[in-house]
Amino acid sequence: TVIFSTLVKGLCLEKRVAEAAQMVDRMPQWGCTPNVVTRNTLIKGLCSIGNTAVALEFLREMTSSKEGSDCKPDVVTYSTIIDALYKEGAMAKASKLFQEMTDSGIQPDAFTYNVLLHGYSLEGNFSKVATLLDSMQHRGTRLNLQCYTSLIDGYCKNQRMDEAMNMFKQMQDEGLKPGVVTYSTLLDGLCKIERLEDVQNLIDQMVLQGISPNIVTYTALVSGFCKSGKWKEAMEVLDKMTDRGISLN
RNA sequence: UAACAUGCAAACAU
Repeated sequence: TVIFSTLVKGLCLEKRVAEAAQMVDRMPQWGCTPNVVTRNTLIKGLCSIGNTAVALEFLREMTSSKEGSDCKPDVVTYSTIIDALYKEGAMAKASKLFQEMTDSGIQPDAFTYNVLLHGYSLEGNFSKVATLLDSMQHRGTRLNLQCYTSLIDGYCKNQRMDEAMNMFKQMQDEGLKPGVVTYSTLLDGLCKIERLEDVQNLIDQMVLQGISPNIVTYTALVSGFCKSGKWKEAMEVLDKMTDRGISLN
């Protein structure tokens, strides 16, 4: 079953999801039974090609599978589909599924919460965000690196930089180290509102922490500098990139 | 006493 799950994932990564589904169907011929991991892998594959509808059907099948079959949906099953719904912009459906999940006694974890936190914060629905944070606290689920980065992204994209900076500070107070994605998110936010002096400070802080900017970070900077008409600075970024051996795209 | 599979975060162009 582990071997088959691995194969299913491989096919899904190549977007050969129909073949992956066939493989799952044929597992019994080899004396193997798909379990929750196998099914979750296939569901992720379906979601990755935008077939959320079928993913949901699979979830329903799993829900009605018999007890102890190792096919009952778990936190991964739900989180995968909730993520897909969020990426489709269907936050209402995502939220409904989250409700269903908790109602059936499955504990959401930081992954699950992160998807909803990101979705609602991008929408600017910060009262929903507060409710979720509250619920996390209640369950004793701590915010992880991704959760903070999502919140920072949400605040930045709603031009609420002070709150974004607060989150950035808070995560460090809790002992979490911002990663390159976190820095890039904040830098992008600062660039877009043209707070270029803060941008420079943050870059300095970033390298001090031993985090290297990547192509995404640099693209955010170039884009920001161009928007502000700072051609010289933009070109300096390009020089820095070539110095560091990052090829331009 | 050992091995193995599933979900979450950032930028940009015509």
